Amino acid sequence: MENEKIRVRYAPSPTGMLHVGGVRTALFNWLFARKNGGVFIVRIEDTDLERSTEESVEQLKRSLRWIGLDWDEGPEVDGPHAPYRQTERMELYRQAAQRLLGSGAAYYDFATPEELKAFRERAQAEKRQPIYRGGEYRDMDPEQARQKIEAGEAYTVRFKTPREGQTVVEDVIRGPVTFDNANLEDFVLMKSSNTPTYNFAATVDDAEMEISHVIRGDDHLSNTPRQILIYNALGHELPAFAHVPQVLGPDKKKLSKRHGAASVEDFAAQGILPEALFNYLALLGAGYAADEEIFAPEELAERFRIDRVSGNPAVFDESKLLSINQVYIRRKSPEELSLIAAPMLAESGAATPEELERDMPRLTKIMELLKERIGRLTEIPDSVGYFYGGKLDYDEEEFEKQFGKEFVREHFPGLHERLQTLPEWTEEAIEEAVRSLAAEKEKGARHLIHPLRFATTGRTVSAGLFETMALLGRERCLLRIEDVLEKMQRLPKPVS
RNA sequence: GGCCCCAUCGUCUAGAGGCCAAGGACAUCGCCCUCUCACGGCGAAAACCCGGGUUCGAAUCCCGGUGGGGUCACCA
Repeated sequence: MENEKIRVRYAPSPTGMLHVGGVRTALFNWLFARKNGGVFIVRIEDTDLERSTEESVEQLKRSLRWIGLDWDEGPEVDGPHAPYRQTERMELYRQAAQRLLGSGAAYYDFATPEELKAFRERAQAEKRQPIYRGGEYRDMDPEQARQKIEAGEAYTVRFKTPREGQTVVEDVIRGPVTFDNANLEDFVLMKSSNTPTYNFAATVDDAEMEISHVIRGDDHLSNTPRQILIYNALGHELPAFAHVPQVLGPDKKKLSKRHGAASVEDFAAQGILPEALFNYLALLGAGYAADEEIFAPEELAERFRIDRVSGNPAVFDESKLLSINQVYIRRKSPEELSLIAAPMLAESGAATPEELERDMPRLTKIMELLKERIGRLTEIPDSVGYFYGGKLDYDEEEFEKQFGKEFVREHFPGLHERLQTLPEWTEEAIEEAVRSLAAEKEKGARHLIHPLRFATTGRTVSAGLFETMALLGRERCLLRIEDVLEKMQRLPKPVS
């Protein structure tokens, strides 16, 4: 196998959004391919006509690209094994089924759904496992079968599973996993609609596309013996298998919408950076050394070892994702962040597009000031918005708390005066004005700083007040202070 | 229920028979820095599921139990 080309694939069914569990297995495939100079393939498994949608196909591609997974073969990029969509490869499955029928590895089964149902119910009633073996059809004379087909009877094609022996899955992550063939029934290869089942289509494709390593969710582990049986019957060499564990929610159940965000698009909408999701998911259960955690995709690929992937299911920890997200936000340059922030501010109505465009350097400075305080992109409009616009809306209760104090009411006008007459509007000058007034009145500067912050930003938390005010600009600060001065008149009697 | 997988702090994990009186990260809780909030620094609390073996010696190997998960379709 060392000399063979590494070829891996991510094969989603387009029946909904791309879940984090799915991206993680896609990620592992990608990492493995990149690490070994192999080929990463995306194949759309849309044989379930009922549930597959075009919309999902688009979403899938979008999500994969958003997080930074590019594929070497697959939809849109094509490749030597095109098409990469199962509904367009039907002929291949039919031919494979014919081969299996011809070699006696498979047979026509004419049992009706009702008969099968009855069979299972009977088994259950007798507390036996319902393992269907095709009854009279398993060894029916081919000529007789042909006649039934010509007579228009519906049929499926089933695999003739050996009744004895064992099938061993040599799993890269778990080691050998053995299954007794006696527990496997004669599974369906081709449905009565003349379309393949998942196990059959996936196996035929993996064989035809010369997949060297099947890396997928461990919910497929129990399917693997069936696929191995098919591989053997087809006379094809086996790929290596690696079944990666599921991603669980905090309640240890499979992660789903119930847990809040579960799809890639959810995380994007919640202000998570793609590189952060990538990094977090790649770390989850991948068995990397624990000393460092922030890695670029290339670094992750370089260190990735499929045989190091942990076999136990991982609980998705949103707070860790958030902390990684914060790291990536901090790593962005103020320029990059301002480019992200501008459209968000425009959309939230905090600032007009013209206003933003006129002074991007200022936005850049603002982002530089605030980037350490932003955990997710979606916080931007709220924490940046007050740098734009004029007067503010104040929370009434907080307003009373800030400006009800006698000291503040007494000296705010004086503070306004000093700020208004400052020769230059710089961080240092503002700080000097505030601190000297407080010192003269023999009070701690914080007695002025907090109300000033509230007056100029409308909030009780912000970046450093003086740099914030400098960026806010003199005109806007004075306007807001004057507004507060006026509103203060309406406050009840001062308390000391 | 049958079959299969898994089992170290709350979470993700390091650990591949002695280096472990179990290390790191996130979260939590203190303290420091400080105009608030973050950032940063320092520190604390916190785990080898249980029971048997094997061995001079087990978190590491074996068996059993328990717990969690997956899967049992003409879905994928």
